[in-house]
Amino acid sequence: MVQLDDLDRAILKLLKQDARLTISELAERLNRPESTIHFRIKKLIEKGVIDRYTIILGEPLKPKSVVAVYIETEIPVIEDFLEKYINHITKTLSMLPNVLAVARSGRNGIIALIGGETEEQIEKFVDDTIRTLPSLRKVEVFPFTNIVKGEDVIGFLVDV
Amino acid sequence: MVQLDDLDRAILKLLKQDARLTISELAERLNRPESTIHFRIKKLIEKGVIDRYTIILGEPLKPKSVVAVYIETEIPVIEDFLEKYINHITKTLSMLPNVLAVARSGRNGIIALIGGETEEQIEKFVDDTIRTLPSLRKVEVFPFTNIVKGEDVIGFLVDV
DNA sequence: TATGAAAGACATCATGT
DNA sequence: ACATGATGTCTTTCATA
Repeated sequence: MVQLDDLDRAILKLLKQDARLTISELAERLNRPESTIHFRIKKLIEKGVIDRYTIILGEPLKPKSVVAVYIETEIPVIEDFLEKYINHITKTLSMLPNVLAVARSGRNGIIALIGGETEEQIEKFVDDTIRTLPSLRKVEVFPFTNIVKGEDVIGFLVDV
Repeated sequence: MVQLDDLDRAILKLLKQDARLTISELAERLNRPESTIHFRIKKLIEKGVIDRYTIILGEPLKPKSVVAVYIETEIPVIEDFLEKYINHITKTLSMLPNVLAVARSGRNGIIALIGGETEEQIEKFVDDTIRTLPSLRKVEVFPFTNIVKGEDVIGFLVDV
């Protein structure tokens, strides 16, 4: 187990907001010496608490419209078919640039996050690429009308 | 409209993988002078293509189990009630630390991403906190059995 | 817009309290 | 955990093409 104190948490919170804050800026805001901040961050990285640094892309590259899609396949008699078929679908979806994220859900379900320029374009994508897949039991589409928490997850996920 | 060339895209791709790459490292990998890389990044930030820099948290802080929940309310006679009620639910959910993301979906739907230590703990949370809400027409739970694309979205969303 | 060079700011490390 | 100083590296700026 990893134990974090208030200082660790304060550093993490600030870096989440802006990972380009310099050690001296962090030191000043948190009223601690630079050497301490440097040491803490080093430890946080070593312990894997900080996994990596990244950038969030902004409006110009973000899809204007996003939906979540739940796909459920029929369950075939031979279990091995199911596994291979689900894997095939997830891999195919993963390669498409407007598919932001893909997860398996249970034994015969898939959830995908899909972005596009308009709702219509996404609907077309769902109709052409997903609903045409054979042996589906269910396709549910949940539009993202307004993201209330975690809004910049889209800029995080979008491909360049 | 923002036009990106190959160099811009290459910089963005590298920074997405590791935002701590120095300008000199980027310059070396892309065979361009440091001043050029510096200039491009400055422009990308000005244009809003790069929104901000952040950290992704690692295993120690990530919930081991994640589900998506779709909530749909009844539609009351008075439209204004619906709006206020939905807003109330989304705001309440947003404040909870194990609720990773919340979005409105259509007029009377909400999608939430929920993390926890075990599936059972999440089930309990859903039963206690969500299913007890009045006037719900539907609550659907989609477990994330295995994330295939966008895996580190969890470490991106998790609260510190 | 791209580049090269120079100046200043910064992270990093060792040592000691 | 904190302080200090030495070192090398990086960012930033500016003049120029």
